[in-house]
Amino acid sequence: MLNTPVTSKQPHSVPTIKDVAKAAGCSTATVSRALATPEKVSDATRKRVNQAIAQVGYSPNIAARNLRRAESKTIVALLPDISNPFFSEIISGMEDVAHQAGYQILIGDCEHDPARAEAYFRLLSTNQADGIVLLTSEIPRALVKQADKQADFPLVMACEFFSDIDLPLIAIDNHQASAQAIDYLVSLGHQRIATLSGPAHNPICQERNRGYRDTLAAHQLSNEARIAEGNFGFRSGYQQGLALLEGKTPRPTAIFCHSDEMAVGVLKAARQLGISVPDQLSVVGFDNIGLSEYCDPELTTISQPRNEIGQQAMQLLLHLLRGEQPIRHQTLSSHLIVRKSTGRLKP
Amino acid sequence: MLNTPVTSKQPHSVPTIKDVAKAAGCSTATVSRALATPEKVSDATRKRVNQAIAQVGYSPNIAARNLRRAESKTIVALLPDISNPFFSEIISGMEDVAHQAGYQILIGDCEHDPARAEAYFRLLSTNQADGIVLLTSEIPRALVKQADKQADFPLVMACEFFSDIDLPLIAIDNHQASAQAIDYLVSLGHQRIATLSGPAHNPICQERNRGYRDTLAAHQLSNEARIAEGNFGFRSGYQQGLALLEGKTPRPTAIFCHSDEMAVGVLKAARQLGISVPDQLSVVGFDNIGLSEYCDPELTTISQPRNEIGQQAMQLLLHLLRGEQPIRHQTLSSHLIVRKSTGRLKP
DNA sequence: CGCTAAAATGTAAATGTTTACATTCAAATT
DNA sequence: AATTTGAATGTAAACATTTACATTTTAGCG
Repeated sequence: MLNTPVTSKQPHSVPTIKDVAKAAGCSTATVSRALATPEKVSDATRKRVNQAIAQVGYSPNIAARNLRRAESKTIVALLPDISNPFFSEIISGMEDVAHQAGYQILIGDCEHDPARAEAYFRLLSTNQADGIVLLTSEIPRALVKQADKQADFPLVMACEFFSDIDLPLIAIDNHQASAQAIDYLVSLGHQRIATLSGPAHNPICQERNRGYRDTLAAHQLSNEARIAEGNFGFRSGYQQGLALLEGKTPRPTAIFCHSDEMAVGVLKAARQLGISVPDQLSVVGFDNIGLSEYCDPELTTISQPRNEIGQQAMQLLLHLLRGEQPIRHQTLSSHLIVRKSTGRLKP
Repeated sequence: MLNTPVTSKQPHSVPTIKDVAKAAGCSTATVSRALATPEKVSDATRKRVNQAIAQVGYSPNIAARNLRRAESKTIVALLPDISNPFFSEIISGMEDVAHQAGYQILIGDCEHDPARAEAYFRLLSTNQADGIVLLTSEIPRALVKQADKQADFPLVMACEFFSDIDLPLIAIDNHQASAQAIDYLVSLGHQRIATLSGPAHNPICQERNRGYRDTLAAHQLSNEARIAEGNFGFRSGYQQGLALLEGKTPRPTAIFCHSDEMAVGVLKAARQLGISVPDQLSVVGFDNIGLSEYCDPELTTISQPRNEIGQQAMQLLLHLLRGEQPIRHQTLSSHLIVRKSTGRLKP
């Protein structure tokens, strides 16, 4: 009779910690310790255990571990729309530190559907997730309110926030970023500066619009304020761009957009109307996505430190999970990147 | 003493199936059955159980369920790079049918790092995932080979594939799609048609390049074949575009790109060199991402039914998981969308 | 060498489900 | 009325870990 390399009785049965224990000549407890807290096990046994693990081809059953430890090592990243490229680098940043700490990221695409968001929140109570990073304010407020009540509900926000609910937050100063863009446009000589905002109910857009208004006021341009509303996407940029540029009211000479996609939409609208950018119209975007260097003209835009936002948000959440009392609010700095879509008017 | 609404002894302890059983006056088995197989339980008890569930605020502990059932209801979607917008709609399609069937999707971003891919494959053996949809061929071949050996390893591919390993696959006919693009360019009168390919070792690119060569040959243009290699991104499109357009060899009059991002990169290169598109150069992209309608000029491109690819891939995987013998290969149809970046030469 | 403390290991309970098997009960059949 | 059947329910084992507690071993020290 030949010796089979694997010594399990049942053919095809997945090796468990018991098999390892048997092979290493110790108890399952020791194997478990050798894995979780190697320093509590003698060098000799640790070595034997590791050999045994390799020999039988063991990998721990995570469901059992999760059950026993009452955790899942999974973090949900809740976003409004997975197709928005703005989020991918944030996710990358989150993954970096999450993996480092032995956590997984589950990407939750809400698709603007409240039921989806609710389903993802429910993962917490069923032990399928340990925490949530919330990257959208477009979810049922009830969910958040409830979470906020529990003292240490593992929830942090990144980029977006709620104006009336104070949650741990990693974000840039949207008011200031907006002000910087407007200041810059004014410095180029622009007076009729319009804003193409994201959804009006979105707090970050409200922030940016306050920054816009405040800065216009500071330059005595308040009565030039004009805000159009889009949804961050190409199409709404194009449509609202057309509306802004072909209306009967005196045409704006600059448009500040709350996303790069909308800015590119505005570029298309301007092209279609024979308005040259930047000679007759300046356009500023927001986010500095990859595209902004490759559109025509290259886009002046506000850059957010996306990777860092993701990293810090995850750090913050991990602190929360460890029961620590971290700094609940971090403001990261954005900066204006000047490219070719802005300039002085050339009549 | 006041009655608390929740009748648990331990404060804050999460209610389990036992609490429900107690409240409903039945055994845990019955509660479990009422949830999993309601038809095996009398109407009266089912009602009592549901009331009890609502009353104690029970939701099942999924880790325990997964342990007992030896499944995770989680599917891994493995992709090369999450920031490529091409994938987001495929993911959406996958999620639609996955959620329908009670499965979750875990997005695995490999970032071209073999270790990452391996980690995601390992989820299968640790019971953290039930199956994999593989959207990249850029992973260690050993992993796939090994999976292929096991008769019913729950793995399907979508879009991408391996030339030498026969796995279940949902994809378009890349050879034909490529041929269609080239035929169209030839019909416009182009003779010097270059291809800006994705990575040369990528089977779908090889397929497309075969389609390119075969079609040139069919038109007696074989000696005009010229293939540059990029990596699907904007930057490589721009760089290779410059190289193709400013070289000493006679300049191509059309460039067929393996991605829209690269095509937009080529547009930038052409702009920079003062080559007008489409009058002096035609450009064709691939994938029809959102951007292609908003760049200048709007991009002629090949559209893949991304949502459907995602749905079908998930369907296929679900069949596999149910132990059925599904059709292992499905070819979906792509089509050419003609916009403004292609035309006859105007000298 | 005997004693104590610390380190290493083992035993067994606990985690929350599901499900095979056993039991009960009511209705249907003789 | 006795028997059979099938449905409804209950009992308890099983899933693969972790860990509190108990026990054994080792080292240290006078």
